[in-house]
Amino acid sequence: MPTIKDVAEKAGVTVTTVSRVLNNRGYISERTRQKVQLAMAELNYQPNEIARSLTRKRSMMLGMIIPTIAHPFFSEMANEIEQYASSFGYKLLVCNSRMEQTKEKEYIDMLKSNRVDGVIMGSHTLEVEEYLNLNKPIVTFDRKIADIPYVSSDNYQGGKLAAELLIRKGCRSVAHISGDLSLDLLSNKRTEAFRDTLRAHNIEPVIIQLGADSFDRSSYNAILSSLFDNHKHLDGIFASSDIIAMNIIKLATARGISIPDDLKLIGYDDISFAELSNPALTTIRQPIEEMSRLAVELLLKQINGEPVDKEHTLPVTLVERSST
Amino acid sequence: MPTIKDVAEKAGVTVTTVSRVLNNRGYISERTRQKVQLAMAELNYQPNEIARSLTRKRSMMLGMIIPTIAHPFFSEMANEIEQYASSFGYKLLVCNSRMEQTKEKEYIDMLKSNRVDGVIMGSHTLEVEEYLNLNKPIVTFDRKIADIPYVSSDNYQGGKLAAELLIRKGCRSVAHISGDLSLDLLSNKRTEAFRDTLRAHNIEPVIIQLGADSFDRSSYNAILSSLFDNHKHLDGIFASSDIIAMNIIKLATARGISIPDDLKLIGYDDISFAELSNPALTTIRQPIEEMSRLAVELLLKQINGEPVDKEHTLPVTLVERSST
DNA sequence: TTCCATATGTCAAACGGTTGACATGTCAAC
DNA sequence: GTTGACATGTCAACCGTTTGACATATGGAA
Repeated sequence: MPTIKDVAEKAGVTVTTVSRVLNNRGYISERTRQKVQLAMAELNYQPNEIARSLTRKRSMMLGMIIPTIAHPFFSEMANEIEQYASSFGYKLLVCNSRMEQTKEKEYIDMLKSNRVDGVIMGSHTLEVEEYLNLNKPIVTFDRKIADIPYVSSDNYQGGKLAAELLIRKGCRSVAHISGDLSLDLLSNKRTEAFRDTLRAHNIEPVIIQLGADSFDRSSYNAILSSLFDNHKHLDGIFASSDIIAMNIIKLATARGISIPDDLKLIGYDDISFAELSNPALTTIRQPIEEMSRLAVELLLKQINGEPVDKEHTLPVTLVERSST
Repeated sequence: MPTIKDVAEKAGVTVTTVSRVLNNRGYISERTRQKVQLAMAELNYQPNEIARSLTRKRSMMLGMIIPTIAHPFFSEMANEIEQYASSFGYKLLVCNSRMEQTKEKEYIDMLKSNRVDGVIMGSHTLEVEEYLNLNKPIVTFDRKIADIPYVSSDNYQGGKLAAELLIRKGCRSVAHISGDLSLDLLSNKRTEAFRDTLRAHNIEPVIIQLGADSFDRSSYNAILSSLFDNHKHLDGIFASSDIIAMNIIKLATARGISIPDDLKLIGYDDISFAELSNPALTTIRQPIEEMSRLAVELLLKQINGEPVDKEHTLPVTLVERSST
């Protein structure tokens, strides 16, 4: 691969001059600039970003640690984040933690070693200090960790909207499938709000927790089956993700339970599949695009030494389709 | 951040010695090794991978260019690839080309500048030379480009299986929704096989092409609607992806067409949503995990200078569910 | 004529590691 | 007492680029 030296020789100038045109600094005449650019083109020169990163102490890379990119919520998010970050010249390193502590720790160290300029955390299985001594700009999704800025949807409002809709639809026997409540996630507020709101109407919801593997779809069936077995006359379910809701549709259908006639169902996220499901899924929409962009912006601001607010709760909206 | 020098000082040895324990080369006594490791732990030292990359001329990074990670096929693939690559110490840089030529070109240049050790191409909008003068190990999905090794599913077999199933089910008026056939993709063979097989049974399928934006789901509706408008008594459809098939389910349901009673429907890919759709989707399964691993293996072999076969066509399987 | 903005060059350190060449020292085995 | 494996050190070049300090030259404006 040609180096800046090769370009300099070819153009008959010094590396300093080439570096000047490369970085647009100092004085450069139009004639020289063109000579240099010609040489670069002829050699098919690509500046070595690794060397640049080393001197500049900026890698122009962001890391993103999530449970798994195979989950549509995260893949849609990653898509937005990559797209937006790349418009500022940043690249994205994707890491699937599988919600395993060791993996998450390894990835954090790896990102540190690779001197990424900032990290987006969508997986949180570790202790606070692990994140803090990353000692780099971080943005968190759905978890409040010390002073780290976070982005989340208005989970409480989401749970409330779901409960209100089910009440309005006349449901009396209601269940909620939550994620792992032992993880200190802001999404637990969905559960909290859902319960609060129902209780205010004298309804006590059944709460089912999906375990630590709540992003592993294979474990859903058994849990959901026993829910149906143990609670024969459920007439409303609020699932804490659209994927879970779609699993419920499948199981309910298999059992001859008609949605929405016998059972009203509400999801959460509004991934693009929600409207493709059959019946189309009523859900609480998280503004994925805004959340993603905001996360990138918060990261870039921190990188540039600008101050940022810590708490960012974006509004959710109820999207009524055919499952309620 | 502490450097190798700091570690050396703290441990009372030279950087050479630290480097030796870091890289496990030369003679090192257990005592010294522990002293050094202690110093590293105390300083919370993380070797600067950027500097390492520079000297070693190996970045331990792979690039992956795909239309969009928001598409489940690619996100499931990326998940496997990242997971598998990371087990060999490689990191993954994800790039969404949106099937735009300029973006794809930019990403290729970017990956080159960042000296990734290899590239996985799942997006192909450019001319052959652009890929060739990347001058790095590449593996391609579903496209044969000069001598670049590729991985694909047995597209021809897939199209054949789909056609045979529809015939077996007694379909006579059949349509196929294909991707953009003008792109030189191996997946076009699905269409070819489907047509060949049907013709052998004296059925001429309607072929509908989704445009260049075939990964953009928003454009599906209009095209599919007009298909239904123009061909009232279709009794079988083979869609070239599960997502398209799910859109068809939605439209058909809205029009009161019952699947599978009035219309048999087959998808392609077997993304994890296929079984969640309602009715559960009959589809041609691509072995995503094997394909992903194979792609990584082919890349690593090339990186290590080992020879690799060029053509890798993995078997597909017909997964019959409830849509046929 | 003087001055200064413009244009380019020379030189070398720095970024944080890796690596090879070579020196030196210890200790056990033969 | 010699040999050789083991252990560590010293020194310096190198990876490709950036950057600052400084020198020099040109040409137009004051």
